[in-house]
Order: sequence, then C-alpha cells, then structure tokens
Amino acid sequence: MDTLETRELRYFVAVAEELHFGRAAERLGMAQPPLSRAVQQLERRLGVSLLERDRRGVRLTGAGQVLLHEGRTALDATAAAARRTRRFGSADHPDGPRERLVIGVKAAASHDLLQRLLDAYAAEPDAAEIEVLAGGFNEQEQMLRDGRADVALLIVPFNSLAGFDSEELLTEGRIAVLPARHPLAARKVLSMADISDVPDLPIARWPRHGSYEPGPGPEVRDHTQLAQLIALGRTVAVVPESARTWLWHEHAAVPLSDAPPVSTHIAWPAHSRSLALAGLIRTATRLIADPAPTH
Amino acid sequence: MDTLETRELRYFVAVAEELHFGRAAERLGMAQPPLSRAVQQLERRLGVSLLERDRRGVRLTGAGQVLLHEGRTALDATAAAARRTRRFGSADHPDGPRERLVIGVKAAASHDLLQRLLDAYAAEPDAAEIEVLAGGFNEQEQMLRDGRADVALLIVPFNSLAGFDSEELLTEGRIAVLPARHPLAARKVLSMADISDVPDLPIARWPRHGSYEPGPGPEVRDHTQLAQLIALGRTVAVVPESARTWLWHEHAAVPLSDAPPVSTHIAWPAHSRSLALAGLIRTATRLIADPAPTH
DNA sequence: TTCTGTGATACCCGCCAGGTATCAGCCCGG
DNA sequence: CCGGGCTGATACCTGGCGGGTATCACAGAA
Repeated sequence: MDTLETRELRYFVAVAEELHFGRAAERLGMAQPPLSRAVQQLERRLGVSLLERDRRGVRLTGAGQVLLHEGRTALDATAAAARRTRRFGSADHPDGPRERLVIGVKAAASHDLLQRLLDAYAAEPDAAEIEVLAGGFNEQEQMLRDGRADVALLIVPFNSLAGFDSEELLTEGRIAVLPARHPLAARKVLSMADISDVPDLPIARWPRHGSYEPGPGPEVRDHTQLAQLIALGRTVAVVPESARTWLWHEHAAVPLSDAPPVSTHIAWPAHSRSLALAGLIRTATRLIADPAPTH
Repeated sequence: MDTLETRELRYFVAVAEELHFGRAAERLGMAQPPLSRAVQQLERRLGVSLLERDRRGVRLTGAGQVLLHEGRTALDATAAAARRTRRFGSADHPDGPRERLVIGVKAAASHDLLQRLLDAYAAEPDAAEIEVLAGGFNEQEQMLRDGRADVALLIVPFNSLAGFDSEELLTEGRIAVLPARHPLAARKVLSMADISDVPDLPIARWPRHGSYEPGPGPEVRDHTQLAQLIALGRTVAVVPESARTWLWHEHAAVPLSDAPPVSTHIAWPAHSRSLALAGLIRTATRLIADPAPTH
C-alpha cells in the first residue's frame, strides 16, 4: 500500500482550491504540465477520480471533496510537526529546558481577559515565557491546527473546537456597531432583522478558510479595517460586548435583542503533554472561578 | 519554508521507534546508508538535532520526542486521507451515493451492545451498509486515527478520546477471570491487591502503541489468546462484566470490590460530515435512552 | 590484539520530478 | 463559418536526488 506524499497533497489541494490548473501551478511556483501530470498520477494511484475536467474549468467530485478536507488536515498536521519540532529544538540549548508557549489570539478581542490571564500566569512559579501571536478573523483555529500556536483563545461559534481540548472562559452577549450618524444608531435596541437588510449598510464579509465568499458587503480582515469602514458609514457589524474597548467616537453601539451569545474558550491540541501548557490552563480555569476584577 | 515529506517522516519514525538504523532500514525495506543520510538531511533542514548517536545505539533528543509524537499523528492523518478518499471513491459509482461505514470494535467485547446497535440501525430508513472491523486490544483508537474505521466503540480508560467526538454508551464494573481450579477462584469477592501479586498468576501484558513493555506476564493480543492462557492456569485477567459472554468452563469469574469501572463510548473523527455516520450516532444515543432489553 | 556490531562516508546509477514546446477541444467574436 | 484565445493534456528531454554497494571509523568484548 503506497502512501501519499505531502507534495502530492499540496498539489491537489492547490488545484482543488483554485479549481484551475494554471493558477494553481503559479501559486505553487511551477509550470502547469507537471502539475497536471502529478494530479493524474495521484488519481491513478488512488484508483479514484478526483476532478471533473470540463472545458473551462474544473469541478470536484465527491471523492475530491473528501480528499480536499482530509488532505488539508493532513497538511496541517505535518506543518505542525515541523514547526513544533523546530520550536522545541531551538529552545533546547540551555539545558534547563526553558519552555516557551505561543498563544494565538484575535487582535484586539478579549483584550482584558488576555491581560488578566497573562498577569496571573506570570505570577506563577516556573512560569514559561509566553509569546502572543495576534491574528485576524478566525485565524486562531488554523494557527492551532498547523502548529503556529500551542494554545489559543477561540471564539465560538466562529471557530470550531472539534479536535481540541478546551475550557470555556467567558460568555457574552453581542452588540451592533453602527456609524454614529446613521438613523438606526438612535434606537435603544435592535434585532438582527433590523440590521440584516439595510441597503446602505451591507454586512461586511470576512474570510472563511482563507478566501472570501461573494456578496455585497466590503471585505475585511481585522478589526482595524472593520472599525474604519464603520466610521466611514459603509457597513455595520455585530460583535461581542467586550469589543466596546476598541470603539471610536464615530461609532455607536446598540444592544441586540436576539443575537445568540458568543463564548471565548481556551483551546489546545488534544494529547498535548507540555508542562508549561498545563500550568497555563490551570491558571485560566482558576481565573474564571475567582471573581473578575471590576474595571 | 520547506515542508516535511511523508517519506522523511516515515523514515524518522521508524528509526525513532527502533532506536537502531539497521533494523529500521530493514523494516522500511531499504539499505541502512540512505536511511542514515535521509535522517541527517532531515535534521539539517529542521536545524535541530533529533537523535544522539552513541556507539551502540541511538537515543531521542527532546526535539526528537516531539517529532516522533507529532510525526505519528501527521502520518496517521495522511493515511486517513488516502483511505477515506479511496473508500468514498469506490463506493461512488452508483449515482445514488450508497454510503458505507466501517465500525471498529474490539473482537468479542461489547458484543451484545454492538448487536443491539446494528439491529436498531438496520431498521432505520436509508440505513447505510455497515462493515464491522474487529481488532485486537486497544487497536480501535488507531483504526480511527488512520482512517481504517469511520467510527469505533472505544473502551476508556484503555483508549483515549482526545481529538474525537464521542458519546458514552455504557459503564460497567469489572470482574477477575481466574483459572477455575485456582484457590482464589473460590472467593466470593476479590480486591485488586489480591490478584496483583500472585506469583503463579502473573498479569498478562498487552501491546501499547504496537509493542510490549517488558514484564513477567505472558504477551497477549486478543481475547482468544487470553482465554486460553487463563484456562491453562497461566494468568489472571481483569475484564469488564460484559466479558462473561465469552467465558469458558475452565474459567471462574469473581467480582472485584475496588476496580475502577470502564465505559464504552462510540467515537468518531471530529468534523465528520457524513450523513450515514450522523444516523448511526443518533441510533446509538437513542439506544441508551431506551430501556435495554433484559436477557 | 582481533572480532563484532554500530552508524557514517564515498561513489555510482537509474528514475522521476520538473522544464519547454506543442497539441486538442471548446467558446468566443467577427 | 472561421480563427484567436482560453482551457487542460501530451511528448520529450534533462538534472537532481533517492537508493544501492563497498568501505570506513570507532568502541567494546573476548
């Protein structure tokens, strides 16, 4: 039974994502013919048709969809193996194995929760060094899966906890953030229906799996972009209450009557055996048991 | 950033498991020198020392331990990708995508639970075909991780549920199974201490991660072997109560006063999106809500 | 000492991943 | 109805590297 090479998986995933051999080849930094050939060989070795080559374009078969999904997680796992090994190795030189943790967070979100967590953990004896890796929307899950982070603050339901161990830290309601000058900003409370179909305020779109779905709203990647677009009167956003910390003067926040709550979890790869990580988790769970400091 | 090839991972994992280049090369079906070279290249590319080559043998560095662990899961993930794609593809030919599920179980364990589950599921409309894949001790977890099975009955604490979604189906106590002629077989109840240090009945050992740890007891791989060894008066075993179904005349079962209970879970890979799987899970959870048929 | 067993080195060869040039079908616009 | 411009597939060549054999360097045991 021959095993898949990561090269083959990389190639297939690129083609499956682009649905175009030429663009995929360009993204991979190679010519198109060897890419075509490699994918054909892959199909022959698996004994399965992965792509339907129609004139003008390519579609995924069912098996292709399966391989796209499974292949992504396999590639993530190998990338994680490389990254975690490198990280451990380069921190290895002092024989007191001073561990170093990377925590993935969403820039500007859960800011004071993170602050309290880091403060509390730093006070622990034997606290490891912690590096904060801030990413854009929904990037934390990916950071955890491909090994860029050892642990992350994930916000559900925007991220999936599937495959991770996790602890819930915080649940909060949501508010609508509108341009202060917009008529709706005067309302005391809004419903999702109120803001979902306002012609001059199309809901912003953020990347899912690295690419944007088509739609009317502007494309955003982080809170700064979003904040600016709201301030300019171009869009409206539904965000957790704790986001009030980064509101501008040009923004208005209105409570939402019917938005489902969001919760922040601390999550880490299943079977992790790092002592430093265990300490951080312990600190985090203790944090939610203690009364939160008022501010 | 160059990515690890699965070939390199396979090589390193083999060496790390054997701790011997020659044997690892033999296991891989190749000569020793290219294997040495490949591992050296891997170390250079990662910029990390993975192995300490001492005369007579090889030891893992810290980074090597990390890579062994992470590399195994990465290899499992790629194997799973190949298997699941093949499976889907070969079942794809009839355009009514008749799905097929593989359920991993421990041979002879949880037998009537499995029977009830399969019966109940078969009665469902649109039930998919189910293949039962019986394995040895603790092999079910591995079957799930490398894609041989879509779903499995896992017995905790012998298997880990980490990284899977799961539902608990059954919790039961444990009994000691002894040779009927042994003096201890006459007792009405036993404690773990009673059987843990009987010189003429050393506890049998079963594989962890594919290899046996050293110890006095005989090595067993499945229930048949175990049953025979008990019947021969060579060993004693601690098993779930439901194992009474496979006892022989030469066996005696004695309740244990202080053995921690074991529970059987139905588990499946996180993010699984198979409809047939969802149906099976639904059936299983309904099964534990309904009163179990007396027998 | 010499023998044995370890992993590393030296050197060679054949395969295959990747390149370039080109083809083959289809959908345009004219 | 025809040619240009897309698409992905094919043909063919070349270089690098993965793998083989032979050998070395070294340490421990008899």
